[in-house]
Amino acid sequence: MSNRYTHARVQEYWQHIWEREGVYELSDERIKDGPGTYVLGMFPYTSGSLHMGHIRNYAITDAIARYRRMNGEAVLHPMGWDAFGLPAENAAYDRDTDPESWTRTCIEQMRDELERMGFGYDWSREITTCDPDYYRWNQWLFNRFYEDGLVEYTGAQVNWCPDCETVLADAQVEDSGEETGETAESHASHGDGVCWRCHTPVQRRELDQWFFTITDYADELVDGLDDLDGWPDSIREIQRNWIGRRDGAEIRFAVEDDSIEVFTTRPDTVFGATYVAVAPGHATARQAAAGDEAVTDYLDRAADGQAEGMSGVDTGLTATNPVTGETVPVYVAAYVLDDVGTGAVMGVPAHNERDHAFASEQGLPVEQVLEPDEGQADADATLPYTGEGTVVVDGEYEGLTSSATRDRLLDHAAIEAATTYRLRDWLISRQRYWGTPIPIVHCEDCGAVPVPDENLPVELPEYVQTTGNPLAASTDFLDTDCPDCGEPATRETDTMDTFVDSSWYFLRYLNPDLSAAPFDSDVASDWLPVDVYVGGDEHAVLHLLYIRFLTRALADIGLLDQREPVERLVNQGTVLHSGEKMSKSKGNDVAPHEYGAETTRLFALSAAHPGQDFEWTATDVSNAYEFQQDLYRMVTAFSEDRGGRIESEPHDAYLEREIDRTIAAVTDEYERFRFHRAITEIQQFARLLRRYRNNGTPYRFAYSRGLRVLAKLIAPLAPYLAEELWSALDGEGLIAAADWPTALQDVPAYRVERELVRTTLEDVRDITDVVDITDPEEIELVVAPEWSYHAYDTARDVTPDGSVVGRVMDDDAVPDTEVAADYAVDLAARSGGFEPVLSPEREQTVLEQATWLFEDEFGADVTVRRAAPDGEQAGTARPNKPAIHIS
RNA sequence: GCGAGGGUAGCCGAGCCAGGCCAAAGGCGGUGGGCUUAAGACCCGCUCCCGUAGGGGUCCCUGGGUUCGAAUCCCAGCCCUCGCACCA
Repeated sequence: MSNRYTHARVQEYWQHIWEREGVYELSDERIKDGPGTYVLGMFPYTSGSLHMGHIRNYAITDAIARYRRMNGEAVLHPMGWDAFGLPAENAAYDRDTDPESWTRTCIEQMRDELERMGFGYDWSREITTCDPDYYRWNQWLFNRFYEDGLVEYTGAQVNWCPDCETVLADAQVEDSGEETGETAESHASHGDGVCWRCHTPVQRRELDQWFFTITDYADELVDGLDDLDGWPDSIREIQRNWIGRRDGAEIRFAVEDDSIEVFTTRPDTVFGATYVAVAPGHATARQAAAGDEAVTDYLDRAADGQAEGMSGVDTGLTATNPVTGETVPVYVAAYVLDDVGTGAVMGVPAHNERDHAFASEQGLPVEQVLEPDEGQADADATLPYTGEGTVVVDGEYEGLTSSATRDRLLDHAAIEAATTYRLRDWLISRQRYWGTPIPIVHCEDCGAVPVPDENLPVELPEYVQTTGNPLAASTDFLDTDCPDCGEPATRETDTMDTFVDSSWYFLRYLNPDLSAAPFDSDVASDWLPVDVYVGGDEHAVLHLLYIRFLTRALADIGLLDQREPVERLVNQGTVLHSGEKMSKSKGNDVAPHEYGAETTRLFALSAAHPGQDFEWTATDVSNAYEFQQDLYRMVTAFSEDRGGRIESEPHDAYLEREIDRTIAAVTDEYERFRFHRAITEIQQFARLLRRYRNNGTPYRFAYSRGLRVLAKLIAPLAPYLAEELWSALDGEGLIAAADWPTALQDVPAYRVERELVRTTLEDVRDITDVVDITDPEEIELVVAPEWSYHAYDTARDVTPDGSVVGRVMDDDAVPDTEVAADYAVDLAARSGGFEPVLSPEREQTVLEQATWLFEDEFGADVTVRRAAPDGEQAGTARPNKPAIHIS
């Protein structure tokens, strides 16, 4: 048992030391001194236990933070708790406790688990969103936004989850996932979404609600995506789609004494409008319904979700096309949606698929007004033609291209450039207890009045079990005086969406105890953007859009200089088990500690690069476990024995070069966050060290350096193990605070050297195999003659159309022999494929240093020598490819 | 339908941005051998085809193209994954 490494046996010790030394902490002074490296993982919700997704996420951030720290950077790597939210209320209800106690218990558990995993956080900066000291700043920011016109209070049709008993933001409504399939009629009810949390079908309700006007930033949010090079394309694309900006025009059609505004991205097709259609919820539809039974019926059917496909009803109204002056009928049609554009369209059956379908269904005329551009589709293919073209109607626009027409039409009095967005304002009201109270007082005379800053925080009342909202049940909370007129008034009982809490938490970490402001603007402007943020892509349009919005909003009220919160975003992939996403609800989850905490994190990092999904397999986990044991055994064996040569031998140089090469390779992989590649390199290196060790008495300097490098390279990935190795090797201080290793020699040249050894070994294997030499006695490696290197260099320098053979043979250093001539012909045939080669001296040295590998593998004596100058004995020797004689 | 990202040997996956060092890393699985009383662990090979001296053939979804040279660059197509979608 003694030479087995068990992290559980040492974790407490190292945790204690780390804490005592404060290795993961940054002082406030250091923070104030200016930007270091800010590494952030997703804000954990306080569910009470870590799942594999957390482990993976935090293993990645921890590796990055540790690596950067070892490179001498001041790394801010904080942790805190997204502590408000509905599940705590449900848990409290089920367990007959209150959300706060429940949440605090969960936090204790989770902090403990995180520490056990060996994650190095600056716990001095821990924040908890359900602390009044935190959420008061939500309220304070609400007030600032209120002053700045970013807060709206309006009655709205909102998403209501009957199970959660609260409203949901649009982004929190998911597709039901029920395939509508071939029965294309089911779109009728539009909005058959489900709650993102409990998957209960969402209902619609009309409520007075609080909003942040994120749509004010729609343009900037979508434009900013172009410059977010550090973000994955997929996330940028998702945000682009979600914001859904469409440029077009609004066109006013006169209807009786009134008018209908239609939005279109193709105003150039206005000449072909043969009808106007409005959504069932459009004002014109309601007016038309008065006294018209057919329209009333249709609206009823639409309300029940029964109006399907291309159904519609003629209102009897006519609309005048402002450009052509023609009058066209006005329809109510279910395919026109209330919340898209203006809720009304001009029907151009000749140039729009849906309009064409509707016109066919309703027997409306189709008028072609655009001639397809040359080369576009077959000229008179069947309509609708939806591409660009040339206007073919008589009049001032005739002959203009689509885009010229669009420009010209903007001069028309009834047409205005317009842009629509899919993005809606952020509904932040929640009818729940466990959140930040919205700091508003409702006064009969003064209306909704913000609570003055000096009266913040508005604290949550004590929790009571009730079927409704506990805030509304507490008269102590509810009853207050109007801040404006002093008359009795009542408090707002809605709390804020918890995404408000997590929209600026990364700023609070910089000064978690600041009592005068949510964060220090100067410090925050210095430290932002966050250098690396790691999180799952499930928050692409929630959290990750909100932080971009909030950051801009904060900049605009003068609290921040930065407008983007995150420089580089890494989306970690999913951990699969039996082909499915690992999750408790599927029953295929593996608890993080089941296989040992450090093994689990090491496995998670070794299995794939951060962005990639990977499968949890027992074999791969056990490989990660064995890998730890290997390293531990190697180091303890060395530290117990401490022997070794003092004098170096030629083959030690081989090891020293490999140490340098490994450092370079692993460093490169760390820079790219490719931890699985780093581990592969480290494993190969460890194997080489073992082999070297087994080959004879190691040179103490090189071997111990190799082991120390090994410990350092693994330190960001397996911190407990690394500390154990480091102390066994008598390393100075803590490895967590040690310097990243550097190569002693120039590394780039190694690649060629390494290839030389590798291919030569392969060649020997090949020969013994093909010729069936089972037990070679002697292997002779003959480095090519000097002249062949000259010839090689000469050939490489010849311009593409020059005569290679001539130039090579003209070289004085190249002898006038048949062998040389053949080689020149060879070189000529290469035309360009000249990989770098070593000098003959270097080649010989490298091979000599590697002879132990040949001896070890083939059990033969090995000699290395240079070919005689005339080259006659060189045989097949070429630069980078020694002749091989086996006997 | 629109948009994004992909298709690499039995499997998982590097490589592709910056073409030549690519028959193509590493792991898994399979297989031969070493160590061992044995198992496990560990170590060294092999794992597209042919080959009695390091060679030859075919290969990175398919088909074209650029280039002295393509897994890598360009074009077209097929397939997969994801996002959006009666979106005007």
